[in-house]
Amino acid sequence: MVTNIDSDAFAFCETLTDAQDALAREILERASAKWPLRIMYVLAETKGPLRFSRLLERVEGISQKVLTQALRTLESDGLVTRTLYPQVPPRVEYELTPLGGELLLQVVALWRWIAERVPDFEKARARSAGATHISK
Amino acid sequence: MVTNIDSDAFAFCETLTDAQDALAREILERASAKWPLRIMYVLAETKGPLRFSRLLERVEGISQKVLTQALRTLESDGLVTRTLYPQVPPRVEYELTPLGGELLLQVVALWRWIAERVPDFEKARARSAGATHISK
DNA sequence: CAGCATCCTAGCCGATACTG
DNA sequence: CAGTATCGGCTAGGATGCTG
Repeated sequence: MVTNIDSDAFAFCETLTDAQDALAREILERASAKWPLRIMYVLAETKGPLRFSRLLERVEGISQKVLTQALRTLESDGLVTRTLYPQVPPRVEYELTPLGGELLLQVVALWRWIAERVPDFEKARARSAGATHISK
Repeated sequence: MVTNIDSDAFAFCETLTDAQDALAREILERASAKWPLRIMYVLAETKGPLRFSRLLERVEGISQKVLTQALRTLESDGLVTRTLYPQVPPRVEYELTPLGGELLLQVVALWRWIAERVPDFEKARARSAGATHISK
């Protein structure tokens, strides 16, 4: 029942310092989270800069507060740029960085892998609604 | 400044129903989250079944309650199996399913990709601690 | 327009105590 | 041993109002 996993598949984890490992896990978790992923996705679709209010419209269901917070985090992680045009009224544009675009591609690859197996996950859900596994 | 993203990279998203898309996003988010990932990681390292109490020891810092919850979710997602041996005292063993093992491999691939770019993220962090981007 | 500040609530999570 | 049950702190996040 054990999947045949190459024992070297996890070797890279050991080569990181604790701080680096923590950072990598953080980025992984954040980039897969609901709002950051949707935001990066919208920015990638647009293939160009997007104003704050456009993002607020296109990232469906997000509140202004959460959008602001998420963008700040994405910015400090180097995944998006924030450009302020000092006008009245002000204009602020957000855009994916190259690093952000590449990361998104990687996350989307995983997303797609999962999406292709959605039937498997649906089956698992249905099955687990039933029995308790008992052995002797 | 726009990363050159193949416009078909996201095509698969459109082929899913809303429910399937939601499920895929859920699995993605959960599998990348802190505790589920650590748990699957420990189970994969072990290459075999592991008792509840062993998991509690090896998944460092997790509480008994959260471990239980996470395992229930992993089980209902079809990523781990829970096998009860009706003894006194009871014995319960958890093990990665093939689907769980494969998913973990995919997540670890992404994790590794990020880990290799940790210096980039560190640089971004350092840079963002400084300036506001202003254009005219 | 692009936010910040405030209030408020649901849910996460740790700690502790109890049970089959 | 492998949980369930309960309390309590903390935080993510919505709603609303205000400002440069």
